[in-house]
Amino acid sequence: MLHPYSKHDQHYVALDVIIFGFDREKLRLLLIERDFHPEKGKWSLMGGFLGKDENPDQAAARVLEELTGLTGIYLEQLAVYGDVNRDTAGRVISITYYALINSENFNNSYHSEYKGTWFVINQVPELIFDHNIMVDKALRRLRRRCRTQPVGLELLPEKFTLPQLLRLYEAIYQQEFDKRNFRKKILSFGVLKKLEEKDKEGSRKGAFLYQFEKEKYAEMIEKGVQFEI
Amino acid sequence: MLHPYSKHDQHYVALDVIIFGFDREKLRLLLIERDFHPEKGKWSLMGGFLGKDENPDQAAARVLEELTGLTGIYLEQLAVYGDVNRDTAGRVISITYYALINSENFNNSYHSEYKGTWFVINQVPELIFDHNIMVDKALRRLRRRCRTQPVGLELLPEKFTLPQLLRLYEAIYQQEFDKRNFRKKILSFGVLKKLEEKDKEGSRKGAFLYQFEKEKYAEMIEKGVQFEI
DNA sequence: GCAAAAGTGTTGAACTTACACCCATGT
DNA sequence: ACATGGGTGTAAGTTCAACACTTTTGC
Repeated sequence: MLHPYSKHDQHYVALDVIIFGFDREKLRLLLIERDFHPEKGKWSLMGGFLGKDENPDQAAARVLEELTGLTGIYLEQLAVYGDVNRDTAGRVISITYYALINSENFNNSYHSEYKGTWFVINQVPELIFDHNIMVDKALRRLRRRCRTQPVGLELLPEKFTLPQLLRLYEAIYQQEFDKRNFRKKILSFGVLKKLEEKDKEGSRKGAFLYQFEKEKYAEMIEKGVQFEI
Repeated sequence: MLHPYSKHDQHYVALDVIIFGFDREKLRLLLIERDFHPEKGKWSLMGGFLGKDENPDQAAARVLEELTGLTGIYLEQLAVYGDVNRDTAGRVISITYYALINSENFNNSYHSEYKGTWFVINQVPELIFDHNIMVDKALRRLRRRCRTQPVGLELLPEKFTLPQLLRLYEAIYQQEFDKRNFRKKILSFGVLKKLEEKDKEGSRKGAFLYQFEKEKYAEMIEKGVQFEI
C-alpha cells in the first residue's frame, strides 16, 4: 500500500543557531566563516541539517555543541524561514534557535572543526542569505524574554554582582538604566540571594555577589507572577 | 558534481493552521474531521503539505483558503513541531500558523471539500497528534499579541461598537473588564474613529459604531508606541 | 588623600483600579 | 412605565522616574 504522504514533496530542513554571549561588558554574537560552497568564506550563523532520527531541539543542541563543546545551554526556538530561494544552493527550510552562553563557560581551548568569532552585537557584519534578519529577530526576542523571565541570568556566571547584571541589561537593551531603580526592581522579585562574598574585580570597594534562587523562581511562576523589568 | 546538500535527509513539511473566529459573543476555533488515514474521523486542525515551489506563508494562506474560501486573512507563524514520532504515519515537520477571521466574512455557503466546525475555545475536543498543544500555544500568543497590537480588530467586522470590542477582549482573556476603564484605555490610543451611525442590534438605545484608523496606527508604530491593554 | 566604583531613599508625576448612576429607546 | 444595555467621572492606591551624596578601598 502506498504511504499516505508519499505524493507530497520532501525538503531539506536546517537549523541555524543565533549564539549570544556576554563578557561582563558587551553583548556579543558568535559567527563562523562558512567552509563550504556556496558562499564559502562569508560570515554565517552556525548551522546544520536535521537528521531523520532527531528532534529539532536536539539537533539545535547538537549544532551548538559542535561549535562550542557546550551542553545544557539555554536554547529557544525562534522561527522558520522557508522562502523558496532563501538559500542559493537549493530549497532549505531553516528553523532558527537562539542560545545564551556566558563567556566564562566558553573557553577558546575547545577546538571544534569550526572556528567561531565573537562580534559585538551592534557591529555584526553582513551575513549570508537571510541570517541578518534572523539575528535581528533573535535580539528582539531576547529583549522580550528578559522582560518577563530571568533569562539574562543564563549569560552570567553562577555568582554575579548587581553592577554586572545592570551592565548586562544595558548591553541587551542598548540603553542606560538608573542603578537605584534597577536594584529596587530586581531585588523586589525576591529571586536573588545575596552572598557574603564580594567580587573585587570591578572596583576597589568590591561588589557583593548574588545567586539566582531557582526554587523561589519556580514558586513565583507557579503563582503566575510576571518579572517586568 | 554532487549537490552540496545531497548527503542530508529530506523531510515532509506540513502546515497546520489554528483558525480563531469571533461571533459577537464567543471566541471559537475551526476544526475539521480528518478524512484520511491515520486517525481518520478524528478532530484535527486544518493542515496541508508544503510544496516545493511555495513559501510557508503562502502555503498557510492556501490551506486556510481551501477550508474557508477566504483570502487576505491575518496569519502569523507560531512555531515548528518536529518530534520524530509526533505524526503516527511518518516523519512530518509541522509549521503552525494562527489565523484570525471574523465570522461575518466566513459564511457557511462556501463549500470546500472539507467541512469545518466551530468549537468554543474552552470546549475544544481531543485532537490528533500534538494539535491540542498547538492550540494552547496559539491562544497564549493571541493574548500576548492583543496586548501590544490591535490584532483583535481582525476578529471584528469593519465597523464595530465598543461593547462588542469589550466582549471580544473578555472572550480572548476569559475574564471580565470594567467597561469604563476599558473605554478609557482603548480610546486613549487614538486609533479608533467614532462614526455617526449606531448599531441597534444589541440594545434599544443602540451603541455608536467605531472604525479602526490604519494610518494613525501606522504613525504610532513608527513612533514606537506600545498598545498595552 | 584621592580616584573609582558600590551602595542607598525620597518625592512628584503618571497610571491603574474600583466604583454607581443617568440615558435613550422599544415594547 | 419599565426593562435593557450604553454611556460617563472621580478619588485612592500603586507604580514609575528622576535625582545626589556617602562608603570603601587600593594606590
